[in-house]
Amino acid sequence: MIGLRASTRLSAMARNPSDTKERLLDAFDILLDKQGISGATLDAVAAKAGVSKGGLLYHYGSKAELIKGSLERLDRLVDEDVASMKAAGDRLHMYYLETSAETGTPLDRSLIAASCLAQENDEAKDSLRKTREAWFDALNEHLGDPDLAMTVQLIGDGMYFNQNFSLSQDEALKHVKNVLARLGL
Amino acid sequence: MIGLRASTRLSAMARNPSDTKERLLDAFDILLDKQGISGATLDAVAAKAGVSKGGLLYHYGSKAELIKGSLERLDRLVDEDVASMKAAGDRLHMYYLETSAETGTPLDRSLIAASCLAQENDEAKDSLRKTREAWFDALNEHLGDPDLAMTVQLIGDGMYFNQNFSLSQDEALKHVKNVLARLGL
DNA sequence: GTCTATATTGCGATAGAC
DNA sequence: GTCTATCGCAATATAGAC
Repeated sequence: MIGLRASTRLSAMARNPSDTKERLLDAFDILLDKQGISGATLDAVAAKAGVSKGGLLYHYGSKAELIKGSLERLDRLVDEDVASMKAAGDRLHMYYLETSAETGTPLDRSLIAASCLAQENDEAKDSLRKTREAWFDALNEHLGDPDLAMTVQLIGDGMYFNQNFSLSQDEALKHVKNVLARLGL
Repeated sequence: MIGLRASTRLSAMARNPSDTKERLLDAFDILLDKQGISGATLDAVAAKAGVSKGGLLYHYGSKAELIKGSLERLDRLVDEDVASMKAAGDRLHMYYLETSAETGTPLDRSLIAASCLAQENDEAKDSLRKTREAWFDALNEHLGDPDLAMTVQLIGDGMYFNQNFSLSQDEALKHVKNVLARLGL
């Protein structure tokens, strides 16, 4: 058992929920999503991950380091997402909008956590800015039309933003697809 | 002077920056916008409004009451905004998108403050939900097409959401207008 | 690697003077 | 209506045992 974990490569460890550091990031992101910044205290994060506060602080020496860990994981997940978009070929923009409406995925949780942090953390703002740029570039390269690319991205942003406030995102997606059809998309 | 303020009607007082309660709400909203929830402490709000913490707590007996005051003001501003939309006649949807890109207005500040609070306050979430419903109803009644109404609203939401992350909103608005033209709007 | 203290700071809220 | 002083509490972070 110990030998197995010792030989596990980093790329695999990054997704292993039995890894304490990863479990701490999961707990942090989930608490940010569900209870906001003031709910994501070190005590609460540690408890949710099943360790003590001291245990948490062994892995992440400060709250700033915990935030940094969360944002670095977001960067990795976005890289993977852009690769998935490109793998969708002709349907790249549809894949983008459909996954904008998706909830509960690791990327979604990471994104909500980051936009929560962005409220008072400039590094989180930077991460989100870079994420947006990567998505726009992929959309623009695919559609060959900055007007369409930006409009599709804004619609996706709107769907993401309104997860908390609107009716089902499936409903919203249906309306949007009807309009995109009129644009030949 | 005292006689003047004593005879001031409520509707006027609500906008009078020399009124302490209104100044406190301004300070609260601005601090929420610029520094997030944890920056909008009672001490900071009081200082920005030019009173002491005790002075603040005379007008708003708790932080919960301060939040309530901010959300109630948002409701009033949204009512006025919907009236302005309807006054725009044929250009209702354009007015909506153009003002979605606007920053620095009282409504804009109130909205950002509420979406900041919504992160961990259910009443703020409700206020934003009601706001969205009022806007959708106005758009849908004007356009006579739920698909278009929802798409326009999502684009507006996206523009609002991305104030912090994207290039100028004027640029975004230009792209969007090009696409709307293709839809006969 | 994980735990239990404990030090320290900063916030919300109360009390009472002016 | 506004102020200062103070209490109580919760959050970050440290120290040191196991």
